Amino acid sequence: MPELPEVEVVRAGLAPAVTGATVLGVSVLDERALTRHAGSAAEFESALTGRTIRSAARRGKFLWLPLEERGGDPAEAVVGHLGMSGQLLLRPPGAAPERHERVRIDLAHPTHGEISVVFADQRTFGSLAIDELIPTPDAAPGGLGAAEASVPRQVAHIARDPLDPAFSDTGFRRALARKDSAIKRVLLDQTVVSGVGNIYADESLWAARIHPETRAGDLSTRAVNRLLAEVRHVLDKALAEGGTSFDAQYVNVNGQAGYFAHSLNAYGRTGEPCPRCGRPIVRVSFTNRSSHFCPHCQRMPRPGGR
DNA sequence: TATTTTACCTGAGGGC
DNA sequence: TGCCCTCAGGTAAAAT
Repeated sequence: MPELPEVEVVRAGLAPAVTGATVLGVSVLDERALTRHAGSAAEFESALTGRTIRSAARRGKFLWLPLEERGGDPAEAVVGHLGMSGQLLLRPPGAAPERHERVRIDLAHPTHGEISVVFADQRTFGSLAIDELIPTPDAAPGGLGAAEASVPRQVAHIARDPLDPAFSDTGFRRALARKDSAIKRVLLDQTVVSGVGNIYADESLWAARIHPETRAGDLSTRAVNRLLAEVRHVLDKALAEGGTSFDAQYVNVNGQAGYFAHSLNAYGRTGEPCPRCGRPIVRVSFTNRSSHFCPHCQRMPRPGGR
């Protein structure tokens, strides 16, 4: 399940291969991969063909490839989201079709020669689109890997992620203080903080010893700071280990799995001993999905307390 | 307005 | 062997 570290691994893998490359051709095999694209598949193919890619950028779980514009900054980008099972793979030209291949983009790189970017996606929650780039309100680069202070229109409502140098810790604290919802829900709200999904939300809350159902607005400043530090720590560590892979659904651009699944403390460890206190990790249902936590280490604040 | 729920989708795995 | 059910979950739209 690609969250920030997984998408960053993909972005970093893509960047050297696509930066400066020109699109030779595009094949859309399944139009469901273009659900976020305004036009038809044919329009997507023709709009992209012949364009040159300037860089590979990312904010949260969205990544985009700004397209060179004659005599100015890029005005458009190819925007990608991996959804739950999307993969972006680098393949030699003419490579056999991948299982669940949806879109193939053939590139010519000035020094590396020809290569194909293959978008494969089992559950079709992921998508590609061509979208307009709009200026960022804070005039900072749109995301990691972005040279320009612009962001695709469909990504503009997404908050910066905690690894973004322009992320505002103060803004995050203010946003939490205003929230009535459970902290877990707020962590998953991409308009508050981006890049955190179910796995890293559970891991960060476990590390910060915060019960997932704690009302966000009830958290002390100290607790919020601890949580933010743990979010960053968990994301950094997962990134260093190449991301979390449970199955074949998440892989880097070369099709290789990540190792962070071996480092999980709470997520998916139902019934296993908490690495901190030894008591069993529990799993509770949470809006169509699951929360994993240690009921001993992660206590709900006492009613009326604080 | 703010928050919560639902639809989207496919494959793996369990129960019978 | 095969059928049915549940689960995985990010996002956006719909509902409350």
